[in-house]
Amino acid sequence: MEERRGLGVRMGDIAKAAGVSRQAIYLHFDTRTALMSATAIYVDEVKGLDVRLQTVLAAKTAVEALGLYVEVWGNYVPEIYGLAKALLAARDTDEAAAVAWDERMACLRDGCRAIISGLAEEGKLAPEWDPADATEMLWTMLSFQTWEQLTEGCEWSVDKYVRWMTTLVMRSFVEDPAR
Amino acid sequence: MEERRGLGVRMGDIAKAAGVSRQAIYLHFDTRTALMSATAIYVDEVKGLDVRLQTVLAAKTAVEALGLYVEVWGNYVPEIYGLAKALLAARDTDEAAAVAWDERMACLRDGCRAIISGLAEEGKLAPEWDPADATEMLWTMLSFQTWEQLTEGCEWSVDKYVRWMTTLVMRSFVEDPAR
DNA sequence: CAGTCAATTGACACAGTGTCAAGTGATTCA
DNA sequence: TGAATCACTTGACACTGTGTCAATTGACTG
Repeated sequence: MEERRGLGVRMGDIAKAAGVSRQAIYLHFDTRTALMSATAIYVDEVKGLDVRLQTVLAAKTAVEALGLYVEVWGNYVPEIYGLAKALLAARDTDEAAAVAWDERMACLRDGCRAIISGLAEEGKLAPEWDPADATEMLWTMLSFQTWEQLTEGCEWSVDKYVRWMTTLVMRSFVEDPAR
Repeated sequence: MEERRGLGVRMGDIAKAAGVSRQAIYLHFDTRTALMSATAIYVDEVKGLDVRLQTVLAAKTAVEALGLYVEVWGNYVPEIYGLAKALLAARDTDEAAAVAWDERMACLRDGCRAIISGLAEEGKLAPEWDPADATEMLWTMLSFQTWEQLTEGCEWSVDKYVRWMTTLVMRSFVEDPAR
């Protein structure tokens, strides 16, 4: 998946790479989507995204947490790009893939909610925003699709992504940040 | 395409809807992608996106133009959603679809560039930003994918999208806007 | 009346997913 | 020792959707 950037990976290719027959896969996973979904759960667990994001939320201030959050997420995406891309492609036409995708993205959303709440509590949330709407907007800013558009579409490096995305969210959500 | 939100529309379905045989379509368009690409060009022309966006750029100030731009674009997307979705889905696996998509998005990018330039000239561009990078970031904020994530994923109305997207880009790119 | 042209019909090749049935070889258990 | 079990293999096949091909039709044109 990572080698092929998530596209054009057939069941036969996966079987070959795993050194088993194509049918052997179907003995363990009902469908291609079930395999991807299980793999996504496994990968997130192994890579420990939850832990990484949790760690960030423990920062002294919500503003600091926000900056670290963008950095951690921006650097995490390349590690899962191929699988994420494949799952996202399947999402449109496959209900199970949609569910798997939404579940994967839920922890990101939770982190966004925590940060926005933190900002609000510290009186740092820009006054225009309602916390619920700000959460959804921040979550959208940090979506895989936005990451992809900037890095693939605009050919930005991850560092550049982190730098400008941080600038964007700081200006958007933080009232009078330490500039 | 609009009825089905761009998904699960087969050549046979299109033929039936057009009241011709499936093969008749292939007499006019080489591939499914060629048909979608031609349709996209036709639709943009008929709907006059270019004109709408141009009109907006004539606003008195760049800040005003930015607000109108978000409004025009946000309200335009629902008119082309299905076709855009279909073209986007084909983009991953079809080079011709990728080209068609990129061409469609170019005019949006041009508008973003004009607005950011305008802001810079008026001394209103937030000092953190470089104009080229700000253009790409604004273009990404206004991408179809972001629109979709907010309206489908977060179930925002178009009005809500316009409202909060305006808030976001004003805070992000405009230095000291008339708040 | 012949030629042309757009379209129709129906068959087919191809790719990829998922199913099915029969067979194999190693391990386990009585 | 021999039967049962288990994970896996092999090869065939159904199904869907795209794109191709050949033969045919029917209307308009000169």
